[in-house]
Amino acid sequence: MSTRPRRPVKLTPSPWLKLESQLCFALYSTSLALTKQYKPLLQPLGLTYPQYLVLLVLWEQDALGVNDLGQRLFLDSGTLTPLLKRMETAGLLTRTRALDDERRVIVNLSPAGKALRLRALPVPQRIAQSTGCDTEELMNLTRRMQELRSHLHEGASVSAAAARAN
Amino acid sequence: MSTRPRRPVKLTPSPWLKLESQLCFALYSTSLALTKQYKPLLQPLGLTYPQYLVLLVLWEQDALGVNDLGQRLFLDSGTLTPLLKRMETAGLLTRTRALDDERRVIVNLSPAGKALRLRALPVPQRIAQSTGCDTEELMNLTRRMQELRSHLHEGASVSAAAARAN
DNA sequence: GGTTAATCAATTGCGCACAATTAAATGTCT
DNA sequence: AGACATTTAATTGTGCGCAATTGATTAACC
Repeated sequence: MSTRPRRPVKLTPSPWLKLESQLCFALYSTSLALTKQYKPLLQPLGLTYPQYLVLLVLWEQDALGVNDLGQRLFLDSGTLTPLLKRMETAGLLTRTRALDDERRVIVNLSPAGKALRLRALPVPQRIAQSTGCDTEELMNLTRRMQELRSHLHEGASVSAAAARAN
Repeated sequence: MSTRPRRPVKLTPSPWLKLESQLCFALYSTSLALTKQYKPLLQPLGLTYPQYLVLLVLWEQDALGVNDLGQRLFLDSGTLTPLLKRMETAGLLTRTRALDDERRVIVNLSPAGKALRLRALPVPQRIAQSTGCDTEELMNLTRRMQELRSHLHEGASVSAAAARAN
């Protein structure tokens, strides 16, 4: 039962390399498409989607450090620092060094940043509507994504710990 | 049955604004986490994830125009042109004007680009492994994402057509 | 045939993401 | 107290993603 040496195949048929069948591409392209749905809703508020995410966090809990924000959003200071500076310039928040620990920078919502919450209230429902999914499916998909994300971060931190141990 | 004027609520409790419960954030952060998983696998090949996607398409069908690539990847020329130039510089492909229609630019794999396919073969299975999902769940999630993506693009094209009709 | 419209890639400008590095402040040892 | 490690935000540089525009080519129309 050996493979036939003549009439050699030019291409190893690998269904794994098919773009269509890949979860990661589906996730990647769907995430981009979903972010685009936010644009017409956030543009009138002068927000980008990542900036909107920062506000979602701060509306839940104000006066967080850059690191606290980063842990909730899975972003680092390289992304957040310039983003927060733009939002500070826009008058949505303030960035002040913590008195007790001058390494930390505390982000506080300005009155304008707090006021924006009201205008952002209808956004989530309009997005949910544009997905065409019912509430149950939305919750279901969200939970699966969170589980997958946890699993990926878990694996990443394991290999990071392994690298740290030389 | 009027709302009570005294003891006013400071914050309208809106569960919709909770970051944790939002599908879009789950999708966004999980997509970023998943792309990060590719990095150690693609770095030895000298590829970024979007560049890898371009190769996935060209390995299936070579000699595509920029637009054809864009339709399959849901990206436009503003993203693809500089990306393809980098890949051309890296010697993975060539970009030549079509003879019969000089507006079109045809992308062809170079021998090096074709050869890279072999080294990329183990990538999808290693990624699938790092998700911790079994094959059935992977296919299930992929299909759901594709449906959601279709629905979003559909809605977008409808509103674009409405805008075009003034 | 000549004008107008449509198509296509490229360009410009902006805002993320992120790896890698830097610099300052704080903690932790002895 | 002083040397060293850790924590924290900022900085630098690269590569997307995308809206908007440009310029060139082709198609469509009368």
